[in-house]
Amino acid sequence: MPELPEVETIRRGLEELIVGRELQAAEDDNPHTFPNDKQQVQNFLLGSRIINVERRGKALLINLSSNYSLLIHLRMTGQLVYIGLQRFGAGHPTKSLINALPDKSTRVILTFKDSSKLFFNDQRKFGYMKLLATNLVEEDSFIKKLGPDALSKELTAGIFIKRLKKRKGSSIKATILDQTILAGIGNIYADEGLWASGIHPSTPVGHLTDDKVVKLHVEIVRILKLSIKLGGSTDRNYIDAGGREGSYLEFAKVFRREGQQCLVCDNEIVKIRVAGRGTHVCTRCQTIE
DNA sequence: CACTTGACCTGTCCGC
DNA sequence: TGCGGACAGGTCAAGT
Repeated sequence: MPELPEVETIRRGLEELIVGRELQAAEDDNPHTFPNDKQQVQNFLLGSRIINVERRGKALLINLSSNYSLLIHLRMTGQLVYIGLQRFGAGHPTKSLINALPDKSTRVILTFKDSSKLFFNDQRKFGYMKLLATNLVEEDSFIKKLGPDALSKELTAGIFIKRLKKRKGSSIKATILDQTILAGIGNIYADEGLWASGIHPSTPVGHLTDDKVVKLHVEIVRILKLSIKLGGSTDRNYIDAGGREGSYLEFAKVFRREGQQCLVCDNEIVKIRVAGRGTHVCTRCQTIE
């Protein structure tokens, strides 16, 4: 469930908390979660320092002084939580969280030389963390297929229209969820963006006017930026690198609001299925063209 | 080729 | 209270 705003919030937290620290130990419980062998970990992870933390769509890249990088995808239930020493104050994990980790969802523990730790927790084990040479990151099978990041400057309205039109027969919701078209949108922000643009999620892309598509682009960018300001959305188990929840869902217009009234027209928000996902829609404000 | 569906997992919630 | 089943949704492989 971590989508662009949640992953960006984690990235900013890690940038603040782990840059410059030296890795001393790594333990993992599952070869799917962390496929690298002991020799690679010894040679390229341990003893290296954190240079910076980047984001590509919903994926994170932790770049290391060894010229290797950790590519991390949290998929649905992944968390990255940093726990340092005496960090019990505002903006840091609560004492109860510190005492709770590791727990049974903990897949990888990275320990720094100062004995602070980064926990990679993932209840459903869909996520992964892998070590690869920094100069080969762009060749990675996931990274190389990604479309432009939803918040990148290069994704102009014109390019947004052009890229969406590659999928003119499929629904607009399936299309904006496709990470090869643009990177970063997931189920929450797809529903929110489509409501804000007055577009029914089932509308075939080919039926939308260019004006509607431009409106959608503007709304997606606005909503993603707003959510980053609010620390993202905590639907079930998302927390950031400091253990904090995000508050975007308090301001959501349709997501998880089925059975409640539309904030514009008072019509009841309904939950339907589009592109295989639970989809929240106001059928009065959002029409199929 | 364009597009859709099911598998991967585990925890939670709902109805009986 | 316990239990089976539906559901949650990011990505990829397999299917239509």
